[in-house]
Parts: sequence; C-alpha cells; structure tokens
Amino acid sequence: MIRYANESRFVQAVDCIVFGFDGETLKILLIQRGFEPEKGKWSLMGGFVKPNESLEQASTRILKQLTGLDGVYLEQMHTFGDPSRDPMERTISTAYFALIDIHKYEQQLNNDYHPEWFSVKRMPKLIFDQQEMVEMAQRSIRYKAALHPILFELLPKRFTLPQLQILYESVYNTTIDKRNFSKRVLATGLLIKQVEKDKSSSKRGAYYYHLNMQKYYANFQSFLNFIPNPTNLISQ
Amino acid sequence: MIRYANESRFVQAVDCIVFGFDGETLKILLIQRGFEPEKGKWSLMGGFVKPNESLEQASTRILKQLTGLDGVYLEQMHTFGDPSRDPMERTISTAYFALIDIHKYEQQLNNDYHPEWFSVKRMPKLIFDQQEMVEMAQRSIRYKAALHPILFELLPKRFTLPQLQILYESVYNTTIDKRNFSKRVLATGLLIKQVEKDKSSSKRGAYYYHLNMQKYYANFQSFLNFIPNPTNLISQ
DNA sequence: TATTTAAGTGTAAAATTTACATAATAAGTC
DNA sequence: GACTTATTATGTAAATTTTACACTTAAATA
Repeated sequence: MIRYANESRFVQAVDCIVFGFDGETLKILLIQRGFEPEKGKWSLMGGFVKPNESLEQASTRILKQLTGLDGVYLEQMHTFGDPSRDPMERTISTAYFALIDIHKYEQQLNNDYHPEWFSVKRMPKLIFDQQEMVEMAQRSIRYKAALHPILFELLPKRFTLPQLQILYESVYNTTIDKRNFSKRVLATGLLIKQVEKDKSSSKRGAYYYHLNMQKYYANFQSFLNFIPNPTNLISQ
Repeated sequence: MIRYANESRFVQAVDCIVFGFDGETLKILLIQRGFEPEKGKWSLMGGFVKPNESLEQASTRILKQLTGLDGVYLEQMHTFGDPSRDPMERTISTAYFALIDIHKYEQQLNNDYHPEWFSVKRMPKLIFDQQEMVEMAQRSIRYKAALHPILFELLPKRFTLPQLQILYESVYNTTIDKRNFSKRVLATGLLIKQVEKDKSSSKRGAYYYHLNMQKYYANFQSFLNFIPNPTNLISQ
C-alpha cells in the first residue's frame, strides 16, 4: 500500500471530560492512571485511537469502559496537539465532553480503573494539559447550556423544577428567581408535568416533569436563552 | 527514548477553510491539490503537521503560504478522524477556519498553488470529506457571528454601515431593516465614526467607521446579539 | 390542630425589540 | 443653476420580553 512519504506519524488519543450532577454541584469523573508516565495520578479517562475506529468510536468505547453506559451525550470539544504535551512521546489528543445521569453510572467491577467523582471546585491536580482541558470543558458547557437544553442530560428521566433550577444555578454559579425561572423553562414547552411528586426534599413535594423528547430533539439547535442576561455569565 | 508500546501512529493534517468577503457574497479560497491522491482537484489548503510544531503553528504556517498573511483570525473548528477519510492512508485532520480581509490577500508568486475564490453557493466538488468541513465551517461562523463580532475580520480597517449590513445579510442569507441594524450595531459601542466618506457606491457617500479595538477585544466573548431573532437563522 | 418547610404562582414596571417612512446629500444631467 | 436620481441617514410608537418582587398552598410532623 502506498503511503505519504516523508511525513511524521503520531499517536492519537482521546480524552473524555465526564460531567455529572449529584443534586448539589457539578462533578467530573476521574481515574487513577494505570500506566506510565504519571501512573497512579488522577487523570481524565482517555485512551489511544485504534487503527480502524473513528475518534467518536474511540471516545464512545472508552466512555463505556469507564461508566458502563451507552448512548451518552458526547461532544467533540477541542484537539490538543502541543508537541510536548505528553513527555513520553508526541501525542495528539482530541477531547470530548460527556454529560451523564450520575445515578445511571455504575461502579465498574473490574479493577483496571478506580473512578471517583470530584466537584469541579475541588479537584486534584491532573496530568499533562488535562487541567486546561477541564477548564475548557467547563466553559464549553456553560456556553452551550446558555443556548441549548443540554443540561437535561445530567438529570434522570423525571426531575422537578427545583432540581433543574439548582442544576442551572450550580453550573453558572449564580442564583435565579424561581418564579422567573419556572416561567422561562415552562415557556419552552419542553417539559411535561407528571402527576406524581418527589417528596424527598419537602413535605409538600414537588411535581415531577419529563422532557418532551420530540420537542427536545426538534428544538435542540435553537437558541433558547435559559439564562437571564448571559452576557455577564459567560465571559468570566 | 521510551515510547508507548503497541499503539498505532497516524499522519496528522490540518485543513483551513479561508473565508473572504468581496462586498457581495461570502467566498472561500480553494487550491488545486499539488500531489496524489486527487492531484489537480480543488481542495482546501491543508498540510501535514511536522514533528515540532503545534496544530496552531501548522495552520498558521499553511495560511501564510496560501495568503501571504500573518495575524489572521484563525479558530480551531473540528477534528475529522474517520479511518477511511483519506484513501492513501489513515490521516487525521484538524480543520480550522480563517477570516481574512479579501483585499489584503496577495496572489502568491510561487507556482505551487493556484488559489481561487469561490462563492460558497457555487463551489466545485471538493476531495475527501472537505465538503463536510466547509458546510460545518459555514454553520460555525453563522453560529459564532450571531453572538460575537467576528465578521469584522472580513472587512478592511475602515468600512461603512451599508457594507457591514450587506456582509451580515449575505452570511445569514436574509434581509435586515437598516434602521434597526444601525441602531443595533451602533449600540454596541464598537464602532467609531470617521469624518471621511466612501463615495464609491453612492453620490452622497457613506461614512466610514473604524472598530474600537479596545472594546472589540474586551467584549469579544460577550453575547452581542447582532442578528434579530437568531432562532430562525441558525437551525437550518 | 398548630407548626414548619419548601413548592407554586401573578402582576406591574422597565427594557428591549420590532415595524415602519421620510428627509438629506451630492453627483450628474438638462 | 435647477432638476433628477440613487443612496444614506435617521425617529417613534407599538408590541414583546424581561425583570423585580411576596404571598398562598400543601403535607408532614409535633
């Protein structure tokens, strides 16, 4: 087989920034790296791209290994290619961010990885340029979630308005008036009220809602403006 | 030097989607590919990443080769890694889009490339997955320009409000009321009115404006909402 | 049945966005 | 030098959206 002559070839990696929400704060999933260099240090879940898989396939495979989950919301974010980012040898890494329902996540049975959830506010130091990847991922989801309803990916199938509001407030590190928030959210028509209530956090209980999946997919690319005055929130 | 054992290595490329504006429509710059496969076919300007350069450096170098320009607005867009995207051998390509002032662009003296501007509406077929890259790049600049003032990168240092409006109208394939457009644009405070007029397109002449560079850089990350009702414009 | 705690809801004011039409400029022409 | 012509420049009222703000309801428990 003819190949390009005189060109360099590099190891290609993917790294996944996996976000979850525990009802209070935004979290990311980290593992203790299983091989050198930096073996044992906290790092993102990543791996090398195999000869016959696409970048998407590689990240999906790796995410499945880490969380046991299929069908996860996964988005390519940025490719990091600084020549010296990996001290072992030049490695180009495409970073993906994933949003999962933290309660669907199942602890892996095998012992290769020891994943743990960390609050994005209190995270260990990460290897290589992964700190930068995580910061970019946080900016990315803030940016995207201000315009598109991606944060629902972090919630279980049924959720309450107070839960949703806490999620938005924690992602944007702000507080939102609950009357205005519920008007805004309900005006999208994305939510379907259920008859059951969640009584775990109050005596009165809060109504559960489901996503209207049809509208969710149809409107996903529209600008929704969930966040009041995004100008002040995004550009930090 | 120790390297990762048993991992595959791939050729890494960058491809640049270079946008320009001729006063009427949005254009992109294409070259006739100089080597096999697909030699002679129209393609994006691209090249291989060298051992000691970053992806940004590679794309800047290639852009300089193509346009003769430094300091061009350049943004990483997406990495394309389908195993069979390049029939010669597996190549992973990171696509960047660039916005340049078409009048600053200088025809290259050397004969390696024969670049030509094509309207995005009437473009030749491109090689590999470059058609997809161009479509994604168009979506990207529409998306970004609805919120950030990137389109000024396509204009010369001084420009008129009618020119600016034609640019926005052509990017979004729409018409905008000129009273509302000028209010919207001037309200950002980004423009500084000059005393001279451009008399090339009317007897009366239209005032030139400059960008307020300080505000431009300061507000670049803010959401500016240049486009009325973006919901209808983006999600095509 | 009284207390407690979180959920749920409405309205008026302010700000923003939209729709829409006419006057001004300056070159070229008669 | 008055008139024609093409394009630029500008203002306002109505509609819509966003914001600010406080009390009632539900249901468990004491």
